[in-house]
Amino acid sequence: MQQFTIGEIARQTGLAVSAIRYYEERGLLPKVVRSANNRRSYGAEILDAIHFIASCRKNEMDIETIRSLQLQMLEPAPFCGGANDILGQAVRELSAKIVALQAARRHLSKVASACSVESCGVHANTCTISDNMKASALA
Amino acid sequence: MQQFTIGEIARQTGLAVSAIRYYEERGLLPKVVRSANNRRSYGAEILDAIHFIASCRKNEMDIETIRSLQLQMLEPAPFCGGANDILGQAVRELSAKIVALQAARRHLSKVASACSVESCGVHANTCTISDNMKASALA
DNA sequence: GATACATGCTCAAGTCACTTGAGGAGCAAG
DNA sequence: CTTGCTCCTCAAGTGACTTGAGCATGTATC
Repeated sequence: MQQFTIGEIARQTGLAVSAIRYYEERGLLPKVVRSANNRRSYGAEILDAIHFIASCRKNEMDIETIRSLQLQMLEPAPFCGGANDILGQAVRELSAKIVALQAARRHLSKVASACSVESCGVHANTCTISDNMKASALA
Repeated sequence: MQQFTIGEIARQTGLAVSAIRYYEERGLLPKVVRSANNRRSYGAEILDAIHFIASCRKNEMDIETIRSLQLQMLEPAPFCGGANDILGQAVRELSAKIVALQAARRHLSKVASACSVESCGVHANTCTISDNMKASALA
């Protein structure tokens, strides 16, 4: 079974090395075996755990919540309801976030797309920022 | 023209009062007129400015970037290219973020949805977290 | 074998976008 | 008059990381 360095895991997951160490410190990742030279040595299973954490973090779930979710996920099979409730909630929150991002995208692209020399969305929008603002922006 | 208190603006935009004050302090919002008792008094135009900031922040655009974007938006009509470039970039980033959130949602709902007493997605997933993890999680 | 350089380690301190808290004031209702 | 609500300022705290200092190790180069 192949082992990986923290740098390799970072590359494979897109996380920073420091973030992986941070998750370990906060108890989201196991205190993994060290190789002779004191370096962390990971098996491929860690990737799933990291992807799980990353998915939770994308939902702005905080570290403590993720930790307690992991704990609940350790419960034997009939008692996984708690974990599933949290996950179901997270999925709903993600849906809401997607809708919010879509609205933000619509809003920004509306501001941007209307730009032409005569009638510019950017400038139309700027007008909604008071002269007061203009003064302070240029200060 | 109706004026609003900071609390009313907060309610209408969904931001915290402290966040609005913070944006003002950082120069994203104008230093607005104060009423007799030193309270901020906003006109309705501030709502657009705040929604614009909120849309940018949803894209994790940092405060300084938003400020320089606002500055560029003050340029007269033929020079709005810079602002539109930044906004176009932001719109593309938002699209990427939406895709990432959709992936996270798929991932979490896969973990959650497979739960039944015999074959539980939660528990299947847990297995990918090493025993080492289990020990540390329970510590 | 000496040197450079990438990677890793720990631990402390810094960062960003806010939030929270202390201490205080104005104003309406009870 | 006091209770309660909203507001004010300024300083300090927070969460999730990142960055930096100082040091060790491994590989490639001279």
